[in-house]
Amino acid sequence: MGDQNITIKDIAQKAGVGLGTVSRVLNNNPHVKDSTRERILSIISEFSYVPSGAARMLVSPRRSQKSVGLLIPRMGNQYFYEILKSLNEQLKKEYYSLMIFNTEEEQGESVRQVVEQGLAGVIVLGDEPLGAREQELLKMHNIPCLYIDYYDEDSNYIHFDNYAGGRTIAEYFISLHYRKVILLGERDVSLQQRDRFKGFNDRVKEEGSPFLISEIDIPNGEDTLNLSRTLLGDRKLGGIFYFSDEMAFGGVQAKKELHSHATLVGYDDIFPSRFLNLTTVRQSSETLGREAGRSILELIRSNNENKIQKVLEPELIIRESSESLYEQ
Amino acid sequence: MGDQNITIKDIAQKAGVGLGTVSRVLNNNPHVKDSTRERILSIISEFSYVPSGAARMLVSPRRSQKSVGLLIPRMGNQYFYEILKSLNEQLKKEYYSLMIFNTEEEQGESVRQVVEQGLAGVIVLGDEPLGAREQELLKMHNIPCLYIDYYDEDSNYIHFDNYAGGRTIAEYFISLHYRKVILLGERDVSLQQRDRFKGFNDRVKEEGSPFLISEIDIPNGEDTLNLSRTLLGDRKLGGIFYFSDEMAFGGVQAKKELHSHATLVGYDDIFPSRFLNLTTVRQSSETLGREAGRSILELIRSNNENKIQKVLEPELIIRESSESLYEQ
DNA sequence: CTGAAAGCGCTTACAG
DNA sequence: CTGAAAGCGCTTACAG
Repeated sequence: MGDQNITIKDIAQKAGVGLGTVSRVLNNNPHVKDSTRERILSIISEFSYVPSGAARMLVSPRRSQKSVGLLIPRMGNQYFYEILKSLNEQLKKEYYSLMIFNTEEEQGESVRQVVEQGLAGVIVLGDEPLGAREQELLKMHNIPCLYIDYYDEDSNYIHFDNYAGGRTIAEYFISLHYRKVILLGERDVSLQQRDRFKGFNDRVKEEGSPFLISEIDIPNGEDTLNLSRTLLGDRKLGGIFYFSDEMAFGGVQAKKELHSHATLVGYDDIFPSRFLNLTTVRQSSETLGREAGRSILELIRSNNENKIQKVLEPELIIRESSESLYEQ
Repeated sequence: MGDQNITIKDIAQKAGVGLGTVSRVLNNNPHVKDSTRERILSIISEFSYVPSGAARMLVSPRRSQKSVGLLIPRMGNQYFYEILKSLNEQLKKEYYSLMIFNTEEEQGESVRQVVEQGLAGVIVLGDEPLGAREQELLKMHNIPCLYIDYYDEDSNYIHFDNYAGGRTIAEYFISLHYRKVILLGERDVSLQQRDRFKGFNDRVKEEGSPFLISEIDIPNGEDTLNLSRTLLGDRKLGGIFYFSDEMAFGGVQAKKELHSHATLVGYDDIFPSRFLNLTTVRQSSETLGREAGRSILELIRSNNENKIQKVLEPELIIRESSESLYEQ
């Protein structure tokens, strides 16, 4: 049902004018007599005419799609979806929308689509850069690319300072006079993990006094509950620094069960964490999303001539995770 | 930098063939000599040529954009963003991507864009239908529309059965022999709230025996912590049924503070809730996203001739929120 | 203020 | 297997 095919020609005919005039009305060109404009407008509205985006794009590509591609790597990572919201709100202010691509292994196809559809820019989540071919493609078409989490000298990126975050946690443990701490990470070490743990270790080394650190890496996605139970059995353990809040959640439960006094610290401050009173490092997804939105818009506006490299400062959130909430 | 303007013509020229032949290669048309195909392919690759999506669309609209619009209402609602993930994964299986529009007040503009860009379908989140004009527009262009949360006889929709969920909670309270219960909802009553509370009330009425129910509606977005403190001061109170988990979180904290024994029940089972041991009704966002993805793809495949109306069954998750976790 | 014409980059019959 | 031509629905100078 419905003519899929009302075109500008039909509108022109019904209004008894030329194509150009209708087009002018469509584009708010002032050089149209008011009475003509109104007549055309009413016909457009009567027939619910919507001009073909494809044709418009084809003819004046400068007006590239007002939308930005977002490449989200494989499944997982709650954090990415938290970013989405503020990112989207930011883009909306300039009437851009977001086009989401799940990239499992092959970013190639997604980047191709970004190019083919003439998107205005692309944001890449995760700690891996695009492949050489993909970068080449974007460059040739002058489509700006912004990394979130990955970084290198030549790219546009924005991310939180993981190294500083790690240092802050070390600082905290030192202030508590702990001497025995475990770093619990993922087996498949990411850029983030490397930086966080490096920051931690560097700070501890500076301290000079003896400090026993063990690092344990478990398979990605594995539940930390059981391991945490075992670790917390050691009453001499000062605390555990989990690579992420998600990993820490199992620890929170184990601690509760065992009435342990160890200090658990996560990383990310995702939504649930405040309710679990988890001490953690906040990387406000709200800030990140907002800044990412602004950055990509700036890149687009500057026609990809600026370079954007922002490092945001994370913030240690000390909660009562080490306190007496569950015992007494 | 980079020629934005390598076209099929350039490729044809460099390969010494006609446009048609390049086009055939692009479209995997078998009627091309292998040697020719390979030559063209290598030139395409050498120049990183990507055909213009706009031109292709214009010329054969059947191949509508392989993407689906998602209209997300105003800010808020964590739940929507949880749906996103599984929805996206589902669409990806058929090489569709998702285009996200934040609609504050005006869905009009978003729908226009959906039409203008020739998206294959649209999913509308939230409990309000599109306006008449928007529905008309979609119908004229034969673009299928699927509601999540809203429903009416004539539309395609998918949602969880809120009425049944409300009943289940009533059932649970009855089994606990409670006689005094508060329903805590939002002032700006949604379809969901109406159905949940109606299910609850209906079930209680059937019970016959005296049951004291008060319903309190607070301004949307208001923190429930203080109110919960007050309510839980009443030691005769059996429990509180919060319209949503998010609302219940304040209650969980108040209960903890006051060492209350009241039973708190939320609704949604969003990610944090399991960690708070909140009893709640699960509406698996994973299931909903997946089913929504399947449904919209089916609508697209059937050329919008099927009608899809799915009601999913929620599930009561009894956790220890009423138990002795925090006391002893 | 307005119309007719050229052209955007592709695909699709139509001939060969 | 391949080329030349028409046409998709618009915008943009160019004349009037």
